[in-house]
Amino acid sequence: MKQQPRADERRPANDGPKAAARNRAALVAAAREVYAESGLDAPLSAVARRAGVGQGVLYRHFPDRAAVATAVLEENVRQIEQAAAAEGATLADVLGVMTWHLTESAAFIGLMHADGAGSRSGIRAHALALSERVERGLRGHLPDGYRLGGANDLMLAVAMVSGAVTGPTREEREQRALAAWRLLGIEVGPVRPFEG
Amino acid sequence: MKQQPRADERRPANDGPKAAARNRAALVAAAREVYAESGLDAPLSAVARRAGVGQGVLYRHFPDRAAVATAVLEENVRQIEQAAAAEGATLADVLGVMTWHLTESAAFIGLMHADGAGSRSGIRAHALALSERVERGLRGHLPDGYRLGGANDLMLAVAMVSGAVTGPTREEREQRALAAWRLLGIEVGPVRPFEG
Amino acid sequence: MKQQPRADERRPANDGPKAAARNRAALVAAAREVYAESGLDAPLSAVARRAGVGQGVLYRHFPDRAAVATAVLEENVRQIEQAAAAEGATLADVLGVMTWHLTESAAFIGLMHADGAGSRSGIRAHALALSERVERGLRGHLPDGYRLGGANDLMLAVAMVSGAVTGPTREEREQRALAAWRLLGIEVGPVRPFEG
Amino acid sequence: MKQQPRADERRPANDGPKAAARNRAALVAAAREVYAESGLDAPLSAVARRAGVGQGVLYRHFPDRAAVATAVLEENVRQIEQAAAAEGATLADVLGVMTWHLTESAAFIGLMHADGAGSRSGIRAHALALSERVERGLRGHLPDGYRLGGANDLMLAVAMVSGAVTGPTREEREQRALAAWRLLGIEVGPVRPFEG
DNA sequence: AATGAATGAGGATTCATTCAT
DNA sequence: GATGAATGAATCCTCATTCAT
Repeated sequence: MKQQPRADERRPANDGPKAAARNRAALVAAAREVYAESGLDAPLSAVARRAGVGQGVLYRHFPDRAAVATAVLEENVRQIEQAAAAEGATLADVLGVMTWHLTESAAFIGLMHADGAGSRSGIRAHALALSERVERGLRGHLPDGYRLGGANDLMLAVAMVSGAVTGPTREEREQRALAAWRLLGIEVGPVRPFEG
Repeated sequence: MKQQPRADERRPANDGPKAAARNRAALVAAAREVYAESGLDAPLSAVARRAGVGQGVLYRHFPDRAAVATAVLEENVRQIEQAAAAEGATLADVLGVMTWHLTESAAFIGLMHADGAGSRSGIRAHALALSERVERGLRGHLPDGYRLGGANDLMLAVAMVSGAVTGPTREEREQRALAAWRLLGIEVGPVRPFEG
Repeated sequence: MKQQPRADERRPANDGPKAAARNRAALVAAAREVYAESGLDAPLSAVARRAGVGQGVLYRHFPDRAAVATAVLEENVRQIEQAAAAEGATLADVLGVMTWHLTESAAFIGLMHADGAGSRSGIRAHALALSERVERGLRGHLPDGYRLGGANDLMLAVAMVSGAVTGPTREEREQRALAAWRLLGIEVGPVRPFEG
Repeated sequence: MKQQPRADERRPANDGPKAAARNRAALVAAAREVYAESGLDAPLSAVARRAGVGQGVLYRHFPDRAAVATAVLEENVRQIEQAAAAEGATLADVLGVMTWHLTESAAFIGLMHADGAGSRSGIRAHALALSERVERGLRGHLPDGYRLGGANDLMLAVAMVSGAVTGPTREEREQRALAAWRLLGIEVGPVRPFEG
């Protein structure tokens, strides 16, 4: 016999299925915070704890560590896609939104230069798919005749900027990002999240 | 009663002080390889094993995992300093050496944008000192009137380039690094290690 | 940073490498006991605890759960091989030793009818090899003209007897085993461990 | 304020009491399959999933994992009782039915030598009661003057045969069972389920 | 000065069981 | 009556670090 939860002892609340969606959102939010503080390799238990749920809930919603990370990034990427799809958006606007996410989310920075060896987070596969979505979003906005010197140079520039984004405070990261774009001679719109 | 060393009693080799230096070097070399293959989070036991020494030796030479990483980087940094100090070296030459290390060593890439959050390797503190040494090495070679737009922009550029350096093969990493320098309009000399 | 054993806190004794062999033996003995009480699926932590060592020691000596079980069975099997190899041993003698192990070791019973599905212990592969060694040991002792009705019937009989061996006490198990052999019309020597 | 059931609001089907019996049967059938594939230690969630019901339903019908296993075995046992009670049934016939269940159901094999130690499934108690029912069923068919050498030898023989029943395929298991009966000199009727 | 065993905390993952809906 | 989410204990396994020899 393996598990014998004491039946008589006080169980914490179980808000029932209604909580499911709320919990999932809480987990993603918690993961974002934890990642910002401790990096993509942070223990999943920390994420669950911060979300205020048991570990099992995390595993119910996400099969593995990569799925958690992907869920966090998914939100970043979607905003960029939306910014790219918005009426009258310019490349600068989209880059602004992207820069905002870069300054906001350590995980997103990681995504944008998607290491190689090492990170045990095993997102590589998903990362590729996600960064392609970003690329598609950006590519549509290269103005006529706009050259960055080659087909892949836009993403190279993105990687470079994300390499530049270091620093403990959001402000510092934003400044560095902007300086980096300046160095590349690329104009960036207002740095902010996409709001419909 | 002290025990007489007997030849037939299998005791691990103890080559005396001479071995100490050799071991240290072996550990650093092993660490470099292991880091390249498995990232900075690789188990120290793997480093010791690859170096062909016991774990204790590792701890004799390095107080903790940060010290190991630092020692690896130390070698990279020293080469850059030497390149910078060499007779007649130009900025491009130094950057070439640096780029070589960037393409060679995953750990060094990490150093150059020294995340802040995340890496459990706890090098933060050391990293700062090391990257300042790199900076000093480079700064001395800014030709008269050479402006990168501001005091810190050189290191920003370095961070940007290291952000660009991704890819599974050395060749790919070198190409990306060179493309990144090109995008920044900065000339780079031959990409190679410093050789006195 | 993942692990931070409190350096200042009292560490339990570390008897050094000398303890290694002792520990391994303790682990095998503990495993045998634990298996007898709780079956082959018992938690490895229970084995380590009973052996009085940390979990890590267990994993140092045995790569996985199957290795532990194999080590336990190995001893049983070796005794049977020795009994079979002994001067002047008859089939009955060897079966006596085997029966002793059958009554003694729950794990060994399991080996002899090597389930199929289910047991998470994952010994299947090793079990096969081990039970073949038993078979070889026995086969050499089939007296001339002795027929059990077919090539595999000896092992079938063994499996049948081990199926019969149930019961909480050693005595009861021995009685059932002997009754089973009787039912099969096979003579068995004294039930006891092999002693050189 | 009570909520009116509305057709469009997705609520899980609730087919009323009629479904209860159907669900119970589905659970037992599912458990039998799952046990066959993954052993008695298979997660209950797998059983519920395979039965196409929620976990709660499983717990409504069975207080714990032992109850599930017992229910599965109950069906096996009942068939044997029925075979024993049938008009004109001989011992061989009943043994045939029993052998069929032995080859069919891993769980039933386990029942018949009811380990004692080990199985975390905690059926021990129930198992005893069930195997007594089997015994009663068989005992009534011992033909006059039929001796197996002692009061308990019939069940011993059954245990022996079930010990012999191993192998991945049904066919192999049946062959081994028949060979075992032959070795014991006991005649067995056609191996098949009982059909009224 | 080296070896390599031991410790044990920490993180991942899996289920048994409960319970809001 | 059914659903399926939530809880959290238990187990597995991996290392960082210490220490007897």
